[in-house]
Amino acid sequence: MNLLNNNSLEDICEIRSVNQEGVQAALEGMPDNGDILSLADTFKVLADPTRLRIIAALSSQELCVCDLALILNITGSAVSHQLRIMRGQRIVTYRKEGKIAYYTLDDEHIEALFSVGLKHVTER
Amino acid sequence: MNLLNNNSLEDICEIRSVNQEGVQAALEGMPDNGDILSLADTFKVLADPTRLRIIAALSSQELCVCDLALILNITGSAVSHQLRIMRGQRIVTYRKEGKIAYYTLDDEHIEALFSVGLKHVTER
DNA sequence: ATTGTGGTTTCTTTATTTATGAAATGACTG
DNA sequence: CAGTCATTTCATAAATAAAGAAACCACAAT
Repeated sequence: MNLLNNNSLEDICEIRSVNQEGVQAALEGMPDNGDILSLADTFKVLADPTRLRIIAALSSQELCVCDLALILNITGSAVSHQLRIMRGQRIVTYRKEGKIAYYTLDDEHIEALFSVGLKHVTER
Repeated sequence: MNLLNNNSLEDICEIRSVNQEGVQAALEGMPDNGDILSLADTFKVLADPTRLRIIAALSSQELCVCDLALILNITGSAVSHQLRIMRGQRIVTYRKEGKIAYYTLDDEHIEALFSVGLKHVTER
């Protein structure tokens, strides 16, 4: 960080506003900062091909770690790494039956994000 | 990379399937690989607080770079950097009026992703 | 109790990524 | 030409992140 260049309000506030009302409205409508950070974390989890393939695989059924590893052609450890990250943002949940863990998508939001996103990239 | 450990199909294929039909279904339903990569890139763009604030600011109105800089309290250059990334994944578009560029969200998918995502992190 | 198996976790390394500032450049206006 | 909004190139410093190895946990069966 550059301690000599004391960049703060003085500098920023010299910027002229083109549309002051718009600026005001945007500032008032801005979501809570914590929510913005959480949302970024959620999207971060979705921003990986392996995890997206996990979501695709789980979008119509529950699957165990072992079968996910088969589908993705990666090790069980790697799958477990990713699932842990996904659990952290409530992308997936699981139920345990004996020693087998069956994973599913956590809620309908996840399917919506996946399908809307896929529509965005495939359309046009 | 470990060249001695020639890890490939031989190893992977020894994994036993718990639910063979489920594996088959998942493999058949798996989206195109290119689409998965694009989708990951799109979510990557959404996975940043600054860019999410830009989306929030633009969610009800168009704004110029200058006013976005004011709202976010960062330099015009930094805003421009982010907008370029966002244009790259068709998150935003702009129209030019004289020397001023007015940005808007590219399509309804973006607002949907933002609002569903926000719902996911704020609910519960 | 011991063995085997599905799953998780810790630790580590390597690589990649990324945000942003500075400064040059463009484009338009008066 | 001078001034302003915006973009871009270049560079750096910092953060992140994916995944293997190996240890470990829980459960089931022998």
